[in-house]
Amino acid sequence: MTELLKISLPDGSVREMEPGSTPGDVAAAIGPGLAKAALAARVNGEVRDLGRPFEGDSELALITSKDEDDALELARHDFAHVLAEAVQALYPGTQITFGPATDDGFYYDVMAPANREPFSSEDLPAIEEKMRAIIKADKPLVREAWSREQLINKWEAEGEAFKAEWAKELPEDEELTVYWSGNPNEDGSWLDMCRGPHLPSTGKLDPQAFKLMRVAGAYWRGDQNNAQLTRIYGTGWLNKKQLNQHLMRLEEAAKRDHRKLGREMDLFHLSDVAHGSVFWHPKGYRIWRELEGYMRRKMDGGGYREIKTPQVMDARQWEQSGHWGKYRENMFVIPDEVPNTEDDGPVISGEADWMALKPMNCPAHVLVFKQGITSYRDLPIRLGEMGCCHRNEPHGALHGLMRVRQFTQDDAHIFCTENQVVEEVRKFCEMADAVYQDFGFKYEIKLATRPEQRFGSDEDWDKAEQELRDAVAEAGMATEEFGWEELPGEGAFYAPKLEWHLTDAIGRTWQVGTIQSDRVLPERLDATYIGEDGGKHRPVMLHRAIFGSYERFIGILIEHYAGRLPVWLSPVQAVVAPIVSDIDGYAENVEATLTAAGLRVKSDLRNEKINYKVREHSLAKVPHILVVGKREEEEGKVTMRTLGEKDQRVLTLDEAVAFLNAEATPPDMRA
RNA sequence: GCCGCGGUAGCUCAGUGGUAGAGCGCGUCAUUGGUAAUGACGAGGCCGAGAGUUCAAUUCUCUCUCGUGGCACCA
Repeated sequence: MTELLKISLPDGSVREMEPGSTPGDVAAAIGPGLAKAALAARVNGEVRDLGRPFEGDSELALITSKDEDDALELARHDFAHVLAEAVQALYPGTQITFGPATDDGFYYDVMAPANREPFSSEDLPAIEEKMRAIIKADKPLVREAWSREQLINKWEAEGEAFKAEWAKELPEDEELTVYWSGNPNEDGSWLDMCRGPHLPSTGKLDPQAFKLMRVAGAYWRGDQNNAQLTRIYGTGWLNKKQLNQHLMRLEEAAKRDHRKLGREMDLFHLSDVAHGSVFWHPKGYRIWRELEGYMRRKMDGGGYREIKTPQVMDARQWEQSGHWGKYRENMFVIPDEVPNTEDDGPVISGEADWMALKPMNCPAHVLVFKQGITSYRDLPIRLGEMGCCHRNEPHGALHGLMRVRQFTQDDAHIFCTENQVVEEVRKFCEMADAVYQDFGFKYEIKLATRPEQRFGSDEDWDKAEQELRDAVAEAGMATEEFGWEELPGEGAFYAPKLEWHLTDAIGRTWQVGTIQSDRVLPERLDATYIGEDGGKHRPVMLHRAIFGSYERFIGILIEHYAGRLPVWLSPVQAVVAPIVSDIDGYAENVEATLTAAGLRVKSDLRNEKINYKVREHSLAKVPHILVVGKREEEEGKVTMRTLGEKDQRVLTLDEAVAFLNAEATPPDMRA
C-alpha cells in the first residue's frame, strides 16, 4: 500500500492525499467554491500550477484573487501568453520571443513576419479582439516537461529562431517546461516555452480587465547589437474596475505632466534651437530662485562653503580624472581656438588644444581642495556649488525637464579622513531627510554596490560599501520604513552610492538624492592632506546632491503638486482682483501694501468680470485671489478666496499680510 | 543611437494635389458686472527644413531636424 502525502494547510490542518494528486485536488476536496476560485498554489513557498502534482509531503496555500499580488502576477503573465497566441493566430509567421508581467501589465516581444511591416498601434484592436476570443474559449493551460533537444527541434522546424537560440543556451540538465494553451497536440492548441506557473485555463482571466496600450521597438535580449523586435505593451488587471482605476491614474498623471503645466503656467519653454536645454521664464525661474535660496540656507547651516568653478576646462584635466577616456562620448568638446569664418562655415585648424564643458563638478572641486596645503585639522572640508553641467545625452533619452543636456546640480564634495566618513554620511542622511520632508515626499534609501566594470581595489570597495551601510544604520534609517535595500552592481564605476528614491503624490518614484564615497578620484587627481604624523594622506571624497538637479527637481515638484505649488514656491502668491474699475485705486494700494511686506502679488485691473478673473487665476494655480469691491474698499479689507477651497474669508489688510506671510515663509524658516 | 508615431496661428487641433480652417488666446470697441468663460468686430500662418515627382506640393516620395512613446544609455 502506498503512503499518503501529508499536505499541511495555512490553518494548521493536515490533509492526506493520494500520491500524484495536485493542489487542485486539495481545493476540490475542501469545497467546490474554493475549487472554482483557486488560481494557483503556493507549494512550500513556491507559486505553482494547480494541476502540478505534489512531489512529497508539502505545505500548501491556495491562491485566489484575494491574494492580489500573486493573482495579478499570474494574470499578467497569462495575458502575455494570450497576447502572443493571438498575434500568431492572426499573423502566421510571426516569431515569438519573450513576454513577462510588468508593474501594471505585461508585454510580449515579437518579430513580425518578413512579408509584413512591424506591428503598429493600428493592429492592436484586432489583437485585443482575438485575445478576448481566446479567453472566452477557456482553453486549459497544460504544463509539460520536454527535453531540450525536442524543444530545439520544434522551434527550428517552426522557424522560431529566437526561441531556438534561447533554448540552446539553457543548461542541458535543466528540465524545460512548456505550456499548452488548449489540449496538447490538438488542433488549435498553441504552445510556448515557459517556466510557469500559469492559471488553470485562459477563462480565469477577465476579458474586460486588459487593454493593449502601445507598440514600441525593443532589442532582442536588450542588446542594441541585436535585432529589433516589436514590443506590444498591455495593461492587465483582475477585473474591469481595477483596469478603469488604472486608466484614470494614467489620465491624472497626464494632467500633471510638467511639460503641459510648464506651458500653461508660463514657467519655461523648450526649443529646437537648444534642444535639451531649458529657457526659464520669469515665473519658472522664481521657483528656481526660491529653491536655490532654500538649499543655500541648508548648506550654510550644514558647514558647507559655496564655490564657483569654470564651465570649460582643458582636456588634460579630464584625461587625468579618467572622464576623457571613459565618457568623452557624452561630453561637449570644443577647440581652444577662434574658428576661421572666411569660408562658408567655421573652420578649425585641428591644432588647437581641446577643452570640454564640464559634465560634472568634481574634478574642479578637487582642484580647489588642492590649493595650498591642507591639514587634517581642517577636515572635513565641504565645498558646495550650484554647478551648471553639460552632458551630451543620447537624443532619445531627453525628456522635458527630467532629462536635459544642461542642468544645474545642488552639488557638493566633502573631503574628509577615513574616520570621518560615517559621521559625514550620517549627517547627510539627516539633511536629506529634512529636505524631503519639507516638500512632503516619502522616500526610500538604496545602496548601489560595485559594478562589474570599476576602478579601485576590492578592499577599498569593501570598505566604502560598509561605511555607507554603517552611516545609514547610525542615522537609524537602515530599516524597512525607509525602504532600505541594496542594489547589487548598480554603483558608479568609481564608488558605491546611496540613492534616495522619492515617491510623489500619485505614487511614482524618482531617484534624486545621492551620496557616493569615492577613493578613486582623490588618487587620480592626487589630492592629499597632512596627517597628524606629518605625512601625506589621501582624503576620501564624498559626492553628494539632494535635489539632484534644479531642472529635474522642479519637474518633479510640478507633477507632485499638480502645479499647485505651496505658497512659498508660487511665482505669484496672490492676485488682487477688483470687481469694478472704480476700485482699481484701492486694488493697487492693496498690491503695494502686500508687496512692501515681501509678498509676490499682482493686481488684475483688466476690464473683465470677476467670474472671469477668478476662473483664469484659478486655472493658473495662483494660491489666493483677493477680491475687492466697494464693501472691501469702505472697510479697508479684502475677501480672500483660496485655491481648492470653497469658503471665502474677509480679512483686514494686516490680517491678510500676516496670513500670507506665514504661508510664504519657507519651511526651514518657520518658527 | 535604434524602432513606432508626429510637426498646420501663441495653445489645442481639423483639413486639402490648385498656397488654409475652428475653438481658446491676442487687439479694438461696447459693457462696470460680487467669486470658474459678457458681447461684437479684427489682426494673426514660408502648413518643421531641404531635395525629388508634378503644369501645380502644406498635401505624394526621399533625406534631415525637432518632439513624442518605448528600447538602449544615465559617470
